[in-house]
Amino acid sequence: MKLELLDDLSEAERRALENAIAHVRDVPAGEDLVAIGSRPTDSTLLLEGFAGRYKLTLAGKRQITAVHVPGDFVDLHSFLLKTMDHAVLALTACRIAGVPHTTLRKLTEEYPHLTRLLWLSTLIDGAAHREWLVVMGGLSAIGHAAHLICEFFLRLQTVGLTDGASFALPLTQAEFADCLGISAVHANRILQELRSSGMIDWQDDQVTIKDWDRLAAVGEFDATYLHMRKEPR
Amino acid sequence: MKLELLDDLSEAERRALENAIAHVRDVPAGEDLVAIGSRPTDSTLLLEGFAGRYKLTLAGKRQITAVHVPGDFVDLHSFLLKTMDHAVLALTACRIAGVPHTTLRKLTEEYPHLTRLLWLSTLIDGAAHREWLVVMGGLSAIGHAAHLICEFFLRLQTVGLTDGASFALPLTQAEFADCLGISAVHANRILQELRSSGMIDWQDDQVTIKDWDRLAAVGEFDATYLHMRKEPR
DNA sequence: CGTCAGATTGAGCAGCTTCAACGTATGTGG
DNA sequence: CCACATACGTTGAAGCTGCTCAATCTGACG
Repeated sequence: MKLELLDDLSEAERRALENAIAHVRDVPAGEDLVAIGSRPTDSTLLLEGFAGRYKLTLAGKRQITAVHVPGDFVDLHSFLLKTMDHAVLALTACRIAGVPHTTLRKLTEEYPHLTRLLWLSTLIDGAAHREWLVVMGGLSAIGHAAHLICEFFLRLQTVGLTDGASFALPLTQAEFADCLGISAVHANRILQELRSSGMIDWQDDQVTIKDWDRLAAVGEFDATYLHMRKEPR
Repeated sequence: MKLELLDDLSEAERRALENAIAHVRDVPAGEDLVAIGSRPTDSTLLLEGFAGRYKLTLAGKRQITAVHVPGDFVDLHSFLLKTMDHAVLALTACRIAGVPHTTLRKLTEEYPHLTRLLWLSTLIDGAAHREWLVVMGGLSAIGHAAHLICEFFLRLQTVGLTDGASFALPLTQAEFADCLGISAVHANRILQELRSSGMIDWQDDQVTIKDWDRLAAVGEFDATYLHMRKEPR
């Protein structure tokens, strides 16, 4: 479990978490895992595949506010927020596990330390949202793109989905653009710039970071906000 | 306490919360309540005044990621995140209360329901961050500005700081611009447009919403993300 | 009366958008 | 196996949004 990257779990806590998983389901790419406005009775753990949270504007523009990788609890917040204020989309085919809110509630009654770690995982999501805001508001599109690629790399690395400086990133340029809040056309030009300047390679689904230092500098990337550190919580 | 707007508290819970407050302090406008990179031992409850979370880019641009009003727990997340990934600024003179993390920890051990409500309050912060992302990426500057004014109105209304359709908003145009991620010059022109089209009035610190429907339409405002509803959690 | 913070205005420029077309790979039905 | 459809990436051109720089205005305050 990913929570163990943040703090040690006791045997009992680990068992309780494993037992919390009620049912596993496969969802094809392009389908919503969770609909906006719904009131889920379960929270969704992403076992395999990539998912994105998004919301549409009236003009039909889709803003992706977070991308989730295997191991992420994509809508743990619905346990307490009750109503979904955004949707969650399967960016690729996904295998997901449902965790009933009634079970989560029992966990919070019996396992305070585990509760703090679950809480923490939602706080890390929030920290990423803040970082996206800073980068979206303060950097140019190319800086923003560089930042996002750095983030993807580190997050995939912690779950063992990188191979050296390479990783599979199954996002179309249009989806990538929707993360940045720019048009697909502009995203395309930005990516060409990052490639031609030798910072990255991106062919099909394979991204390779050829010059981390320069990429991180362009994206003003500082990993503090990912809070990837094990300490007592 | 503001948490009671989300769910009922028991007598014991209310008392426990009141006892959690260790020390009250006044901070002048313009000073940081919490520094970026610091590792606070206390979390900060805002009793009076306005505060903003922000982060600077290397180019010196300041992006404000959240504005807090009286009653908000401005850095409750530092209880579990440990390291501040952004700073918190006193936008006006503020009266703040410190709540030691050791006390919060005890609360999580003894009061599961109260813990869920504290957790929820950080989730609502996160929901606002996501909404800001959607609006920043998907709307024009004028829509974004309209949205933010709608948000301020509702949040101030719930803490009784509105007077009819008017409220005090002690932000300079430069600070407002830093919330939107645009230049102060452009923010000025946007606000002139909102005024001249009869949607709002903004003189000195006093904002009056003259046409809520039109303002909400321009800002595509839907209050769901504020989760201002009392229900069992 | 001078100073200072904040608001306002103008002009020229850069970044990003839209529209529209075209290339290329993959898949599908006849 | 070919014809066609579809999804994704790429390119060009024209236009708008928001930026920067720089000046001016206003009111508050010492």
